[in-house]
Amino acid sequence: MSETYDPAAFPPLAVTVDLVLMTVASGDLAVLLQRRGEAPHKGVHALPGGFVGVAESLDDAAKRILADKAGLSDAWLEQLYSFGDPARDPRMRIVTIAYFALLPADELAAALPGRDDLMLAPIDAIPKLAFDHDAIVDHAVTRLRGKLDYSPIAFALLPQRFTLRALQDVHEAILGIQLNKPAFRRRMLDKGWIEGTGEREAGGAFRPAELFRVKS
Amino acid sequence: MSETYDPAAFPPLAVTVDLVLMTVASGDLAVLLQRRGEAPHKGVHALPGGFVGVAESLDDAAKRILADKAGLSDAWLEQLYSFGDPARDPRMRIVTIAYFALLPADELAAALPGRDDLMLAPIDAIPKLAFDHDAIVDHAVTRLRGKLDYSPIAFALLPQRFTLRALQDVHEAILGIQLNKPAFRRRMLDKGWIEGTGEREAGGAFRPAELFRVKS
DNA sequence: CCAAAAGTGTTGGTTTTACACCCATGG
DNA sequence: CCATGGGTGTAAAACCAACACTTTTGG
Repeated sequence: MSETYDPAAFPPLAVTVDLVLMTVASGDLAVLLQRRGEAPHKGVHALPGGFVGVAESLDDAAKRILADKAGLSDAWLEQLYSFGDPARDPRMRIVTIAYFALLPADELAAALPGRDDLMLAPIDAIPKLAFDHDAIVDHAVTRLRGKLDYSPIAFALLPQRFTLRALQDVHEAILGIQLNKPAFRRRMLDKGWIEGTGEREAGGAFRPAELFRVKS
Repeated sequence: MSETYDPAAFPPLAVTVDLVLMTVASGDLAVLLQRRGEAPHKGVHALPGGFVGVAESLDDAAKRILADKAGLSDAWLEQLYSFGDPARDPRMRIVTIAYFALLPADELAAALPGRDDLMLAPIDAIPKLAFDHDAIVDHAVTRLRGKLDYSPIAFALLPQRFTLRALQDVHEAILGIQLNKPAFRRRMLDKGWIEGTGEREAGGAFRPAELFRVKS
């Protein structure tokens, strides 16, 4: 920090925020991609992102980009990692702060109609992405899997009221493995994150499951 | 990513790397601080840091800054978190990518003589720091504690050959609690990270402990 | 009363913790 | 042969996973 602070002395360098917006839809963990409308990588899928404003914090930039795509909402949003390889963008030096966001499938689905550029890709069938976005998605999936059982992160993928079965489905989709029902049930209840509402699931055939909610 | 890429269009914005270099010295987890030689916060302690070069990756910048302070070495180095509040630096907009580094106490001690600006502060007695560096240090300590038992991170604080007692001392200093000896011993051996060398500690009174090393 | 899924009790195995003990060395 | 810390055996406790069973609903 011994350098001077003459603004003109700084080489052109930009900071962006890229968003790994994930959801669990029809049993699969999926990520939101946006087809690029211009060079480089025109027509190739990439993560949604944008420049950080001069008077905007990194978190605020991530929230703004999320709102652009999915109509704000109260998504889970957390900083993931920063990528700054000098060659990651062919045009100029761009450092990107990657964020990852989680949204229930229905809320995300509501934002998709009329947006031909947006697409939801299952994690096992992601096309080749622009820039280093493949690596960013890998980081996000690893982080999500790693935090799943010590953090109440999965609830961000469910509606406010949910059954334990639905919670287990989300966990299984994220981890890609089957889980034991009684063990899962007890683990979740023991963690103290959720409480029963006394209400029951409606509309199903067979015995209705109790609806739970996250404790406040 | 729909903006243009005219370099002149970018507001002055800088990217720095700040380093939380930690070690365990005489039973305490400590962090390396540098007294600032100029405004703002002149004379106040801050984390060592520097600007990211135009053709330099973030990791390379962190390595360079580490080498400036501690004579490169093979320290553990990992990206921590990025801080970009618009008001975090009064002079201009600076986004910083924080890294944390671990070094054995003796290697770090070798770099201190003759550097009046550098100081090693125990984690429980850190002076008020410049900018938002307090928050950065908090992040680093939390990360270190969290990773301690699922990652071979503690070995970066020990010499190549070490006793199990020394390893336990490092864990206790980081966590700030006492650990049970037999349980700790077995946990460490079960993880499969280390192996005995057959050699014994020299110079001590009483029974000499076996020296272990990290498996390759 | 049957099918299907919700929810629970019980068992058995694994892991972790704590305590006590034995071992090795220098003085 | 004593003091001290290194190292290990054992038993109690806690934890976890699997299975089987009971419960509840719609048809």
